[in-house]
Amino acid sequence: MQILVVEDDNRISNFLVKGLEECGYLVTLCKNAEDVLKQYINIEWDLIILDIMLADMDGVQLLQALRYKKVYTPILMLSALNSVQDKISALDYGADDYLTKPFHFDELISRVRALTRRRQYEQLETPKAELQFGQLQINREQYKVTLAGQHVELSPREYKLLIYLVENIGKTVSRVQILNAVWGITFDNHTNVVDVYISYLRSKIEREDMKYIFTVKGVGYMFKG
Amino acid sequence: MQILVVEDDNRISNFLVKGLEECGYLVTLCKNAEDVLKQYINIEWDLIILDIMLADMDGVQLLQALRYKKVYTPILMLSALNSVQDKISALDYGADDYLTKPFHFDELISRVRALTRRRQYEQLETPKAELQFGQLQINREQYKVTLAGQHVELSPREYKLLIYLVENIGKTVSRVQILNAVWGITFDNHTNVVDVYISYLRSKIEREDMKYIFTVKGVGYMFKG
DNA sequence: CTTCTACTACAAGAATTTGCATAAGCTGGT
DNA sequence: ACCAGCTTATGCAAATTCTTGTAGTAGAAG
Repeated sequence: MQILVVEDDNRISNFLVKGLEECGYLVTLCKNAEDVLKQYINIEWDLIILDIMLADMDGVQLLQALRYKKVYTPILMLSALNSVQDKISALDYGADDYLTKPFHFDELISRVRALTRRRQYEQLETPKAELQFGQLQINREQYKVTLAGQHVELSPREYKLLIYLVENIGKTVSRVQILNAVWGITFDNHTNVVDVYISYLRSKIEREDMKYIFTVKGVGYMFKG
Repeated sequence: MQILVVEDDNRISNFLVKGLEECGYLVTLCKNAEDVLKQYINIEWDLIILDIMLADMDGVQLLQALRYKKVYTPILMLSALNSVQDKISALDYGADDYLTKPFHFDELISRVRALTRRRQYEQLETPKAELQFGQLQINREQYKVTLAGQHVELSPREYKLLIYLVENIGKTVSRVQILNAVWGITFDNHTNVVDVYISYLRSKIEREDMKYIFTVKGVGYMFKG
């Protein structure tokens, strides 16, 4: 797990690097914004920790620059001030989390874990176009689903629902979450479309002895591989 | 984990309450600012979700009033507008985070998690999804409870009650507190549902030589690990 | 130790809700 | 207008929730 720390204050950077290394992370330190954009931008980091106050460039500017260059690595911003404006612009320009100095190291670690956990997840899911769960095969490149070798014809909505469930494999997702993720933003909860589509999906991808979608009563549904 | 939602638009509040409950939070809904200051201010919430537009009082005013009264509960503001000015005043007056409607439910959940995570830190609670007490195992991600390896089938209400007891492990909780937290009932309406559900729970998760729920006569119940 | 009282446990059944399948209505593209 | 896909509506079985009523129990008072 590789972390890039961008920080020009030696006291803080020492503290960060030492602490993170003790927790088992591989840490690289960079002391100015320019080098980040020149050298470090091409390396695949698992997380970038960015101080909002740098000598040569505003941290938020750097953040903006990174996002502009399509760097989607999780970014955790550090700030000495508890400035409201900073917080807003940091999160607005695509920071994933925000921490105000001084902070407890435990809190930093917990946020680092949270951010890298998500990353692990995405890395696990994204590069694999071909997913397999027992007899069920999903090709995300070709939008093709097969069950025991047989092609399964899914409508766009059914497919989207299946993908959402698979992306959250092992986790219970609520109807409201599904409604949001698969149907888009809506405040309408007097609908049973989710139930109906779960039913459609089950009838298409499940057999008597092959179940993938499990009902969690009172909550929602869960996909198991 | 108890959340107070202050929202007067029924569609949105339904959606919020349902969604949050499905995600395992104990949610209480309040439809106007006055009641918050009168009744709900004395209850210890883990998070308050506050709409910036309320019929009887501006959300920011309510926020100010709460902070003035030394309520330091994390507050997440919701707004229909994407106004920067609103954002700034909300955060200036002590909101901990800000979300613009319409939003993805997943985003709300992630912010709720972030805000309650910090709280957990202060309380030094374990942010673990997998809890274990002797032979009893609770997986909060999968809503799954096992006793000595055996899966225990709990109804939603039973599960919620168990979670509430576990969250207050070692502390005696009164029937009124339980009623309030698990049933969302803020008044005593002479019901013995709590007793009944305690009984249900005991029959499902306890054995002759494995007790978890202890009766504190005249007061309530206590969970011991 | 016995009695009394307030409290607690739990069984049984009524009322309600939920999940699911099916059917029927709707919509946008061709 | 047709069709596929999407959404809403409806009915039903099963699960869940909640009330009622009774038996049981702990602990104080005598």
